Amino acid sequence: MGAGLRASEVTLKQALEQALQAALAELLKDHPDAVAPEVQLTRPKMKEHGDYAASVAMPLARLLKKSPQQIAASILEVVQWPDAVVGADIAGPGFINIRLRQASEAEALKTIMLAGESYGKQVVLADAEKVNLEFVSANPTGPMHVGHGRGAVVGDALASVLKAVGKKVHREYYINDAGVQIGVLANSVWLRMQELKGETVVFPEAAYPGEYIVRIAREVLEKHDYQQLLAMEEDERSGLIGGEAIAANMAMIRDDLNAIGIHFDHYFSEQSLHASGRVSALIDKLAADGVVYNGTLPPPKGQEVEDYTPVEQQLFRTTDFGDDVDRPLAKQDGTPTYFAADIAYHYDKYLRGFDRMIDVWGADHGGYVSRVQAAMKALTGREAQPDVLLVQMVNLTRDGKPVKMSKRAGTFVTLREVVDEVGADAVRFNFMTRRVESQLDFDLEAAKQKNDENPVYYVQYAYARIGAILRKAEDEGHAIGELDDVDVSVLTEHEEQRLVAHLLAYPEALQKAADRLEAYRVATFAMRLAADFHSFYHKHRVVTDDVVLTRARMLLIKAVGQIIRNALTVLGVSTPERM
RNA sequence: GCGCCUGUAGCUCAACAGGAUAGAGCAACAGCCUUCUAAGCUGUAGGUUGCAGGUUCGAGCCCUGCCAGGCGCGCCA
Repeated sequence: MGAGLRASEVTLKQALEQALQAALAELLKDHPDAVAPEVQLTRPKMKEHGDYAASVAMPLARLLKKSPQQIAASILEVVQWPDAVVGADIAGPGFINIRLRQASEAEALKTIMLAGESYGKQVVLADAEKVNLEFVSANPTGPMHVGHGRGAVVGDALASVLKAVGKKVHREYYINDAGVQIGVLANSVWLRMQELKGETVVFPEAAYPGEYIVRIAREVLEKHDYQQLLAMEEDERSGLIGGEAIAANMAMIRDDLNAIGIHFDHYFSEQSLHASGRVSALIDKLAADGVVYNGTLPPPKGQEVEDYTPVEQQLFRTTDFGDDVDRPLAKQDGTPTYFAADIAYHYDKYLRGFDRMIDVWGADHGGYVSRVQAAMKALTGREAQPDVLLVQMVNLTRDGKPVKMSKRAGTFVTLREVVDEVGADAVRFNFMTRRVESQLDFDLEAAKQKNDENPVYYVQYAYARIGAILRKAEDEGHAIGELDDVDVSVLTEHEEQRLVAHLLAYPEALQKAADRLEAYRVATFAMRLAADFHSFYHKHRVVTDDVVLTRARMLLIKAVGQIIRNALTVLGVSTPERM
């Protein structure tokens, strides 16, 4: 702040905060050891408490050995307010309530319109922080389910939020195309192929049962000669079919992601890590660093493991870096564990020059966080990296009754089914209205209905309604015209000032969402703004005989529409002009 | 047993880094369309913020201990 900004870029709120900060410095000059608390103005909930409120006097009470009211009074004696302030008084336990000249903030509507879709956003500078945001990363063994969808939507919106505040964001999908699951996948397809060829086959419990497996089997049969496959060594055949199945599943996953408007910068293959030797190289590096040893882990606590046999393994001393127990890098058969590949993957991100990593995982991977962070600390020295967002479960219901889902049993509802039925906007917005820490109830029947159960329509309706009003106004010959000529001082109604205040809070809301990795804040912001607009709409008319007022209100609602659009765009939700 | 997450109105969730009288939607009840989109608005009712302590000017938020639910806890991913 400060030096580089032109005067016009300092918001009124910032000017007020600076005035108070200066007053505090003046007040505290006799206390060289005292640190002045940072002034952060808030919007009081009740209008009797003014337009802005500051609580700075309270925390100083102890230090100055005076009552907060006395301190607030001292602040008010020395503070030099900007012109827009018409009064300030002390209330409650020591709040300073600031009252502004009516409509004094409305000039900012012009700033909003000039900035347009970039209002609230920051420019991405050349030296901006480079963020790698990994999300979805659903196994390529079948379609994505609804839980994946939540992670997908949250990750994608967070990426947009971070980009909006000036980060360089890289969206990445980690394909777990290695490991025993791929063998199971290949075998499942192979069994279906044999079945399609008229063989009688027995499907083991471990095989994937879904209909998509049959489809893949059919495709593989079209591309490859059955007799040749039959003649192959099992490993070779499994590798070939597995490759085909992964490709088919990833094509399906990409298509499904596309259906909710999610696009990745990079799909990163786990197999490529193994093939290029990066996993074994990483293990060598760890060994050279002296954090690997051969040892035996204690049996797991709290769950019955009947056939537990202690086995000596190659272990990573993650306990030196904050983990609970040391973690195996190699399985009994000598192949690397998933963990080994995963830290090779995260280390690869580091080597690619990312300043920060953020992973969006399902809550069932919660126990995995400490070991990956420990590994990254050992490898890079960075603390608490990656940042991990654990997205809690989606409880899927149909007419209020839980839908039991199992990939094994083939009874899961795919994300695609839900998107096709409900629509991408409704899915995205619904998944964004809650904090990731909360479990999410999602009812298929309720979500299918286009009624007020879907908050997305509430916000979109406000936008469409604004469009209708502006069209009507223009039909009747009104126009906003030159911004400089619009007299916004007539916007003195309570609902109008509320809307202005709300719009001005958008950049901060966006910044806070980014700082706290909480994209849902943008959704709740949009809902509250829409609510304020609907209230305004029912109390006041935009198109009136008063030309000056009509112009000002047109500008007001156009700015509201702009911010609703900006917010929904960040969330990946559309803004239809008519509904 | 241990770790992480959660517990707020009948239901689903908010509460802006500890601030003033805890707010919305749904469900219930009562109103509002000859006037810019009723997918909307206004009002009524609904609360010991799981329980018990603690920290301080002030706690839904921080600390401790319980209670309840979810997720996880060797060589699956």
